[in-house]
Amino acid sequence: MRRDLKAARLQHRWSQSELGQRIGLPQTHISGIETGKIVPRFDTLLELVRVLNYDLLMVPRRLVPAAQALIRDQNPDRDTEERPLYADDEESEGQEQRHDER
Amino acid sequence: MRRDLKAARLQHRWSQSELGQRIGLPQTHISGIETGKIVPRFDTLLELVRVLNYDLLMVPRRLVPAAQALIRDQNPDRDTEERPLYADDEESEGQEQRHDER
DNA sequence: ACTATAAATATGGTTTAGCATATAAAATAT
DNA sequence: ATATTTTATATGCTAAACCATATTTATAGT
Repeated sequence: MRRDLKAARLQHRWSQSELGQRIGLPQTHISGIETGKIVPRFDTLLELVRVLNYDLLMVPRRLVPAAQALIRDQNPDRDTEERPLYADDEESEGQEQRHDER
Repeated sequence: MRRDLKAARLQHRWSQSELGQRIGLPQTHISGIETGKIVPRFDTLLELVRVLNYDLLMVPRRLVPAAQALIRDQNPDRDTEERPLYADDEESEGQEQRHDER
């Protein structure tokens, strides 16, 4: 799950600080969560997930594969994933508002 | 979410103690969670959800309705929900193994 | 009514999430 | 190379999750 969180954050091209600011968490905390050194409370994780345009669903184990399949092929599968932050593109990312302030 | 948790527990016809024992939580804690007086850690909630034969999925907000629909109509919608514990039926409930021990 | 079980509340103690700040290490940009 | 940004680590503090136990209140069965 930390994996997905980080992936989602990178999709948005947000730094840990940027993500943290949006829900009032210090960068150090985001780091702790992503590296697995901290297990967040459920409400904290929910906030994180939601600001990243995701949500948490409680789904019957039986239906998990179907649900995952739905997600897989209904999703554009943004290539973003592992590009370095601030790579050399200027094309809008759709969901994206801005890149960063510095 | 507490709602769903409790509903799932009732589907299994488990008391709070019973549910608690299966993952090593005291009854008092389950109660606190169900009444919203306690926000569980994420790992705790995951254990709860999983022992109840559910799982947590991180799904893109866009696809939440579709996922919910999938769950709704792929699911037998066990009538159980709000019957009092130990109601007068002896018909097997499929998922069910036993009632309780004391 | 009474009995038994389930659920909620209370007290006290331990662990850890979460906050703030500082700093070090790693990655990126110029 | 070197400056900048991002990420990870460390320390001290507070709030709350979590544990154990006891008790009360509510619900269900007889």
